[in-house]
Amino acid sequence: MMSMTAEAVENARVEGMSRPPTAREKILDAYAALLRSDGERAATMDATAALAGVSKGGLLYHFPSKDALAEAVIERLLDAAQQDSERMEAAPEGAARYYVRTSTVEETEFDSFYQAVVRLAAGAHAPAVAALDQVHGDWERLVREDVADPHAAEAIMLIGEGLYYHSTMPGTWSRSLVGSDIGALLEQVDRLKEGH
Amino acid sequence: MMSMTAEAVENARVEGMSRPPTAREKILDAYAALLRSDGERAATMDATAALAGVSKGGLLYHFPSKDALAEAVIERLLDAAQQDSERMEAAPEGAARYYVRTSTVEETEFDSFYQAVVRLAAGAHAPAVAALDQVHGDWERLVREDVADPHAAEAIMLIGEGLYYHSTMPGTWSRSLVGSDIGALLEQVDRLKEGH
DNA sequence: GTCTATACTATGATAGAC
DNA sequence: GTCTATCATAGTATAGAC
Repeated sequence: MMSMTAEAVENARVEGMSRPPTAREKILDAYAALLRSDGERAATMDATAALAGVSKGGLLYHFPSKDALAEAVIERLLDAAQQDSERMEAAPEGAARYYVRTSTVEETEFDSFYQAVVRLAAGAHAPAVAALDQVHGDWERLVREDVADPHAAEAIMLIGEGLYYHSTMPGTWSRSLVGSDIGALLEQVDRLKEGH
Repeated sequence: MMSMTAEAVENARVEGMSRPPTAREKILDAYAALLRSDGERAATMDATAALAGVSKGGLLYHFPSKDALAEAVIERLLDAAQQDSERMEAAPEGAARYYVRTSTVEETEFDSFYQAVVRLAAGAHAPAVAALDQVHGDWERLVREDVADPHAAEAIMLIGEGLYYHSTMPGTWSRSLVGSDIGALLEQVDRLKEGH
């Protein structure tokens, strides 16, 4: 049986067809998971290889340097972000509500890689910072289109950022807020948006 | 001339008397500055000693391990946070406004050490996580006392978190929001607080 | 495509001179 | 109280076997 070309694999991924994860994907997921749970310091190539279940050499075949790992994580985020922006723009509830509602942690691929890139950006990794700038710029643009008052739009943006900040932070404090009633929070968003 | 006891030095600091910074303080400030600007990975003992202008051995006299450095940063944060909570509770404008207004980056010692501890917490440093939990718990308590509607209080808390998230993140995106009109944002806070 | 073995460098920490 | 060695370990990366 012929193996799939890299392009065919990528298409399969985009189209959501399930298949056994490749070693490359296992490595990338492991690296992102370590960044999220333990930070940049703990996300070493050694730990990544161990978590992915491959040897260091195996990892280095797919990602010849640590920076290559970071670039791949960023690329995955930007792919997922584009799809998210499209959903946000088309959301019947409006971009503002969509944005805040989806800013609580869900165990989506998007959240997983967003949080990983936030950790990279916290280490002043320039491409990670640039990627976050781009993602946030898209969000801000869509929320501003949805909310007439720019100051209300800013407040709503900040509520979403606050939720994400919680989601990327360990500790019990973050749980209490994130676990709280999202419906009630969306009502606050409506209040700001309606600007009465 | 007799040198001051450690206690006398601490009293002088609390009372705000100016004096030449001790080597210990220079080291602590340097470590916090590195955490803020470049993250946990870059905040090595080597880099800290170089930035503080002392040798590695000199640093290790004051802080015998890296964890001792982290503990000292956390202690400084908790000291500053207690003073901040007292000001917040006594603020004529109310805790909610005070909280949001002071969540934008000012170059205060409090902000400096808050951001440093956020970076430590992002690396899953347990005492750092616990310290942030405590600080945020105080803030939340005071804002809830100030804002009748608990859901409005939550939205206001999140706005403040969002501002801090911006402040601790490098990149141009963060500048545009943080630099925006704080007065207009406080009006949004009033709208939420009044709950009409 | 994945592995082992190995080299090089950075990091955290110790010992002891001044 | 601050310095200069010095060391053990961990992290990044290379070379080459399978």
